[in-house]
Amino acid sequence: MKPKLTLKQIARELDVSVSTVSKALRDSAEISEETRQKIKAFAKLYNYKPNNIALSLKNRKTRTIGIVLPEIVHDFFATVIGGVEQVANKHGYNVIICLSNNSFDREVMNMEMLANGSTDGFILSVAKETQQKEDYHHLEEVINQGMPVVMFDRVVDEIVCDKVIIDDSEGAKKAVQHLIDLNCRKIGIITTVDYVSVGKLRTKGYIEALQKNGMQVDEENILKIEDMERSEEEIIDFIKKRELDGIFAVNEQFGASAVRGLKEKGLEVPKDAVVISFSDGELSKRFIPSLSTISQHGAEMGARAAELLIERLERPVEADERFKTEVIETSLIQRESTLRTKLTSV
Amino acid sequence: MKPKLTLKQIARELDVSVSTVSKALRDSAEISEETRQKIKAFAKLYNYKPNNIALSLKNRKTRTIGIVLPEIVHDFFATVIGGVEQVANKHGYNVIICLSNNSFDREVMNMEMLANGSTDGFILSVAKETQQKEDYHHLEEVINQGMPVVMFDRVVDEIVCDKVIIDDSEGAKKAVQHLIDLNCRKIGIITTVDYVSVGKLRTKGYIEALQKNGMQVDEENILKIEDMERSEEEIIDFIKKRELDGIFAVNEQFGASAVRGLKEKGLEVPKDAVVISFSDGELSKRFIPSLSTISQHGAEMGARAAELLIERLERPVEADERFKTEVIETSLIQRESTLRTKLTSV
DNA sequence: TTGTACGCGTTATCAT
DNA sequence: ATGATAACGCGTACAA
Repeated sequence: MKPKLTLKQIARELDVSVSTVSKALRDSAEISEETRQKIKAFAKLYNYKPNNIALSLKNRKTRTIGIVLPEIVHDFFATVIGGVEQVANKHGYNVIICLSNNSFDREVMNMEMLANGSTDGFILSVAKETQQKEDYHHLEEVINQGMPVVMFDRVVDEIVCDKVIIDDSEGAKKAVQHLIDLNCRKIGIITTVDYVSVGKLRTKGYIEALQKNGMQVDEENILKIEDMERSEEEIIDFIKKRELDGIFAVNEQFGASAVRGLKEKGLEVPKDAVVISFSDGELSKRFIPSLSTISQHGAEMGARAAELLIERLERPVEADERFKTEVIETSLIQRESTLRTKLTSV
Repeated sequence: MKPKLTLKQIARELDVSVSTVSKALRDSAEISEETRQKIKAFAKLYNYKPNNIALSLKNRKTRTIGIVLPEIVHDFFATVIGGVEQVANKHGYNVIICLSNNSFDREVMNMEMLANGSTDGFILSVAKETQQKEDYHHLEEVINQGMPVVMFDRVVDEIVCDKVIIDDSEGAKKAVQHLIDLNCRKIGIITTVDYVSVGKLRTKGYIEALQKNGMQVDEENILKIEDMERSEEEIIDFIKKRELDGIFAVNEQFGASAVRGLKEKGLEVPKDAVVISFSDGELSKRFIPSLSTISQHGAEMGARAAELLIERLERPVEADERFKTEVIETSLIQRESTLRTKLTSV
């Protein structure tokens, strides 16, 4: 077992000073060609790699990005991570991931932990509980310390920082309009409780789409899920009670359960009723019928968030203090769950 | 914007020496009650937190675990991360995640990056390409440097280190036996190419289960998928060509596609044919019919891997050099895709 | 009871 | 052309 090689060891071995070694390895013109070659050869032979921690301490930069997420068993967040990772690596950054599990306390803990020198900045989507409590002191604190933060998806309007979002309300409108165009008359929505920002926005889009088409908004057709664990039963129950010919679900899990509810009710999808959902993941693609979705382009959001963060990190000074909110275009991906001609229904 | 507080600043502010501050904050008895209180009050007021990087450099420990994964848009790996995260946090460790995207080069790069001071040890599942090339020098190197490594799921037999696996072959047998118990006579398997260790083992279990029951192994009933992207078409094609009454898929995506193939062929699941798969994720649960699975208990694997790693990190000396291979029990979760009485078939 | 000195690994600056 | 020194932030052995 050979512990990692340090400059000091090389210096001792080659009988030169530490600074000579450092300079030689960085190709400083100060060092004679001869010694430089000797040192570089030695370093290469024994596979010397500078210690990141020491560099971080010296440079006061870690070249590490912290991602804080509510959950990870969720294709959307997983693809976001992929996007961040890719951009980060391209720029020589590492990625630290922490999960809040939708708990406020864990979010605070994680951010404090990472803020103490582990990361140069944050990319985060806030926990459900945080949005509920509306307590954002930990975010303010981190920003106050001069660490850039980029929020995505579940963002907090009150916090001033870069943001990457999709137009949730617009995406929802697209989805509902799609259902209306298929001649749906009684459209239900399966969404989350209102304190989840994106849930609220999608509900808003749903309502606006109905109104724009001169349709009644019936509160009874709106199901707000609080607990993911028990969502399936709740959804099936809801579907069975209501007489709906079109369902808009705010995520693919809800969409899948909606289809199940419809089937149990004896309705065929897409013939008797159609279903569309947000977040285009593995489930939507492999499901039978495959689910039409509003894609959030998670990888793209992650990539964009990483770019924004790195840009800010590498900006020479804090010259530009304007913060951007980037809106990623959603797209409607039609699959089997809404695949029918207009005439089929009515 | 107030930059982070350091010991030095507190010392200057309170007109004492840095070490006095350090000791006071660590409740050293050397410091008088009075100054200790004064310093602690000040630190608390301005929310002093020691800098992790400096601590890492000093202690030559980062209290960070590096996870290297082939992919993340995959419930199995996502749940593993969850398990690691939980245990790590409990012990005050951070988690850095790097994705290899199944590329050998990226795996090597990531590990080198993390090994240069960013982590104390690794938890990893090797990339497909790495298993194909059978080039493990990067693993050996890291281990040689004295960094503990715990491999899980896709492990490498040639590398000596702690491992957390499931008995893939045994799990596959369980699955196939389940199909046989349902009176299936022509059982097919949808698996991965052989160089993926777990795929190979599951194929082995499939074959052994058939043989144990005195059934013929027909190579034509074995489909080996190379490219995940094109898997769905390949699977449907395979199913249509063969006359199978039971399908064992090595992951839930393949399982879902198998059901689709059967349906397109005009067969009903589970009435005319049954399907069971490995890896119990969101897809299996929400799918229609919900998929019977062999659960790999990802969270448990992750948790166990983290425990093994932390144990080794915190062991006083390198006294115990024996390495463990922990086998997590798989369990068969029966759902709709195999829900029928023995008599239904034949 | 408090302060000084040193070291973790690196680099930048300033001698020699 | 090379080396010594200081500094990044912290903790600790030792000195006062």
